[in-house]
Amino acid sequence: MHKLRLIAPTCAPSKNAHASMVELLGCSIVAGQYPVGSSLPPEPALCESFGVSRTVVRESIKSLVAKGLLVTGPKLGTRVLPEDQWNWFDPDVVAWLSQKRLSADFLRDLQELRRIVEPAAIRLAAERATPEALKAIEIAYAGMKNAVENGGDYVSHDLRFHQGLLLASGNRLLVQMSKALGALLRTSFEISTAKKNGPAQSLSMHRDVLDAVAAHHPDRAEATILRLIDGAKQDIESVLASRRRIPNIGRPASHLRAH
Amino acid sequence: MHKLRLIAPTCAPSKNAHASMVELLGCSIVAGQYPVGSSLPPEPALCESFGVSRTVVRESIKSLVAKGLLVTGPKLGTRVLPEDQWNWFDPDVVAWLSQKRLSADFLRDLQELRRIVEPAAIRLAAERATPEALKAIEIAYAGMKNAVENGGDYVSHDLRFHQGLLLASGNRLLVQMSKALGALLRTSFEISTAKKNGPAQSLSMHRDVLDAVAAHHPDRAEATILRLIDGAKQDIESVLASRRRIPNIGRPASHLRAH
DNA sequence: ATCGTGTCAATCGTCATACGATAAGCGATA
DNA sequence: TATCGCTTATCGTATGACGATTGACACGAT
Repeated sequence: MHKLRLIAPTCAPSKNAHASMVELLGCSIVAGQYPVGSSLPPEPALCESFGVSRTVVRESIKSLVAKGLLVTGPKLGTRVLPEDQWNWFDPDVVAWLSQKRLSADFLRDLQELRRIVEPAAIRLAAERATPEALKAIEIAYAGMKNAVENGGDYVSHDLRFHQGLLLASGNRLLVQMSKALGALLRTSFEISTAKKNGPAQSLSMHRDVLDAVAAHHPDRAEATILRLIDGAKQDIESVLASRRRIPNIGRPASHLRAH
Repeated sequence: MHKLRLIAPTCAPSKNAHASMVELLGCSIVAGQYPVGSSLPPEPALCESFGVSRTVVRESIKSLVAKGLLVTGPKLGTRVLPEDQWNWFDPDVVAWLSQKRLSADFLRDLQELRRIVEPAAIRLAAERATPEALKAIEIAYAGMKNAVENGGDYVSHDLRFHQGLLLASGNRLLVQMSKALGALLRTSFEISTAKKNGPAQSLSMHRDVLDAVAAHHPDRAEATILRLIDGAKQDIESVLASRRRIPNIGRPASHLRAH
């Protein structure tokens, strides 16, 4: 009887064998454990090393194929596709990506995308935001404020704040994008708020953004969010500059379970 | 003896049973043939109706689960998830989406996204474009010009032109986005160039865009692409206005499903 | 009559085995 | 040296069986 061990390097196990294996393989591939262009071990080997049946192995691989990480073929094996073929807007892929240390280049790209999309989205939000959408953002803001004053999870509320703004833009594609990139943004926020007093300083700007949107002032909202984003950019760059050689910036709960 | 029929409504069959089934099921789901929240037939039923083994059925379903279209569970069945859970930036999902008639709402969202992303991307491209990237865009332009003068596939070259611009921006996330949305943009282009002389008119603007990027003039490039996009918007709206009754795509499921 | 509780059964999840299909690599041949 | 065909590793598909989960329903208690 097999007793699937499936102890991921840094990934949380899931309920069923399939989900666990997708998670583990996905993490490993994204982390570069299987070099791009190389082949994974043949199916029987994976079966044995994971202690699961071929069914599970194959269905897991199919899931990763669907996300653009792999191709399969007879005699071809199961090969890792080049990174530009991956579905970088797939929530799972993004989550796996976020678990490894993000490269400075990548953070720059993400920052650039934010600076393009968010200001425009804010303008739309300021024009269209419904009371309910504003309410949701207000709640997120309250959470941020509480986290600053009483301690707590600032980043989660921060993320909810920004996703609330995107939601308020009324554009489904923008909403989808913010959902897909959620995990990445979270990581980005974690880095940008790593500076002491970072949250406290950004809190008032968030207030200003929310007020401008609620008052239906697109210009003011846009100008404010730009200040906010550029501030985050500075923070990220300084953090990046300071971590010359320090490994592991990984997920939340950075203490505990290490090694 | 099964002899998989797999004749998709509008979808091209593929080489192997798995790919065919994913394609067919994906199309059907996106087209609303299985209402959101309802269950697909149980696996054995699907096996029989498609004439394939349970292996193929299950692996196909897993692929669609990976794209956010379905959830499965014991006694739960295989249910269609609400649309906002789909991976709208998955190339396959987008392709299936593009095969059915796009709703006016959706085209508006797409147009809005283009108007946000492309001008900003053009600015970056004008600053960073490498000679090779410019070359690729130049080739795409030549294809467009040839299509106008001698007849041919204008839209494909148009698409390549715009994706070339995104590529020249040097931002991997923007590139990914343009790849993911490729099929949608194509459909959009097909609509916006449906007007007579549409291509001929937009051709010169494309020339201007390319020149401005090559000359490293972000402002001029941005202004020109905005004229181009807004022109396309006008075209789309007029086409949309001329087709009065649009059989829905996005929101409510107006028809009951019988099987 | 309403509500909680437990059994039942539909359906997916997983395992095991067998064979067919494909194409990469290599050796034989001209 | 280049081409062709064969071998074989590996995935693709089919089949059958059993375990696991959970929604639904019947039943009894209050």
